[in-house]
Amino acid sequence: MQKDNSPAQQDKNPTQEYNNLIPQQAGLIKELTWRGMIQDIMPGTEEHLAKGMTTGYIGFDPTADSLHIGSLVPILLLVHLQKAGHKPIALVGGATGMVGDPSGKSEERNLLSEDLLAHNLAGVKKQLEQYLDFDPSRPNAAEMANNYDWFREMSFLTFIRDIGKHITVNYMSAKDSVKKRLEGDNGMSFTEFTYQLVQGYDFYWLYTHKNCSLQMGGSDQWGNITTGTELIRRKSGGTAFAFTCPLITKADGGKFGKTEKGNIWLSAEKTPPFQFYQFWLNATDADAEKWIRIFTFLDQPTIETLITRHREQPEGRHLQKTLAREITSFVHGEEEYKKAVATTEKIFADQSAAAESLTEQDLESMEGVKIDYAAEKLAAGTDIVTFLAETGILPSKGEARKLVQGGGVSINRKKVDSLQLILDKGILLHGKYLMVQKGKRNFYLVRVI
RNA sequence: GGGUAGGUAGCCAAGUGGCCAACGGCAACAGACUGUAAAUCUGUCCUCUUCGGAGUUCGAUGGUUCGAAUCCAUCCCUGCCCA
Repeated sequence: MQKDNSPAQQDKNPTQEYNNLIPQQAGLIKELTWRGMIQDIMPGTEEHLAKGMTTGYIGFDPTADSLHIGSLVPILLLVHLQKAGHKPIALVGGATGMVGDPSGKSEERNLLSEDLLAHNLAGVKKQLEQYLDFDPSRPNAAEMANNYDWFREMSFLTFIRDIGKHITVNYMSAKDSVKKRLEGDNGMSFTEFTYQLVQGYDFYWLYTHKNCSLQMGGSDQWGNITTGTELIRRKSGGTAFAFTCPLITKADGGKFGKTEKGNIWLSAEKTPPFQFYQFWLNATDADAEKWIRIFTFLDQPTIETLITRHREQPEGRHLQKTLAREITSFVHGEEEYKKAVATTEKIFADQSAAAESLTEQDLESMEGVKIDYAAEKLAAGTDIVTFLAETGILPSKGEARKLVQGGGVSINRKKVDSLQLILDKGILLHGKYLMVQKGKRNFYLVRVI
């Protein structure tokens, strides 16, 4: 158990493994197929890719100023595309973001203000830039695009004459995302109805201006994507291709990427790497088997070996550890990954050990779980409920009280069994730390300053 | 514009004068069991509480009544049908 606990030494350097796995241009579809990353695919796509370097794109909606792990799959598709020798375009939806995608939504969306949109756009763009290779000396250098650039100057009349004329309302209404809303209880505004056309035009624009003949995306985008290929066919007689990846689900049917703390974001500010790492480490066995193929670049034999090993010895959690290692170092870099592991080991490795056995260095080096608390307050003595509420560990006194009553809070690894517990200086570790545990998996290190 | 069905807690959804802080389900959180897993069982799940209660809720505003989520009026919003 202890030996296996340090995944860092368990396998080779992850980036090395990425590199020795460069499928050929034609092999992209095969590669993605065994990974379970293909849901729908347009006939002829594989043959088209085999002909040579193809430019493909995926659109990202700026609904927040950071992408979350739901966007990770599309990002990975682009990375795979580039690894296979094709050219990826990451499109940010400056224009489509203003309209709102009805796909998968049962209700009309609220429009984002323009300021917020601009802010989000900048954040999303910055993140996307991290994951692809934009080096212009590469023949298949990645590119960034913003559909606002071509929609900004377009007039409404131009849109309905030059684009709208090519697609019938019948065609648009037949799309699942539209049909559901037409049949449902909430209706659909004209704005959202036009969304697929707006997105469809993106594809057409990229097709004519950037020679982009492939669109990818989540399977919820299939309807929007095919409107694009249809538009290309009708307006310019060309042929474009597309495939989608399945939406990531959890075995228990819950929403992927959500925890009690909310969304798991890709930005370290919104989700510290430690928590990011923990999210993957906590994957259930069933999920881990699926996810490791999708979220890592490990090759098929490696993954199969891992799965076999895991089935024989599930309590070793090799699968989760490898998954968490690969994806954390991909998103946050190896340094952050190592810190996350170090913190994890200190917190979880030997839980029966007294909190006092942790050295000051151990505590200080814990990343992603620290909270500061004013020394004066503690000097006077604070009751546990107030303390939990003031540190923000629990949102209110009421909730703090309930959780303590339910036995869900520990201080310095000792369960709090009384609401009357008064915290004062005497309880601090090394004179300045307090280890607070909420539930089994949520740790906070309160540092008194 | 006319007709009609609706608007209940994070979501779905009961309730149609007092027994309603509001059945039930989902989601969520915690406890037990475990492998920081799943399944299962238990508890919590509007806010505050000295755990006795207290305060604010059922689209909005007024009204009827000892008493309203439930009745009436007006308004707002949504679906569907007709024009």
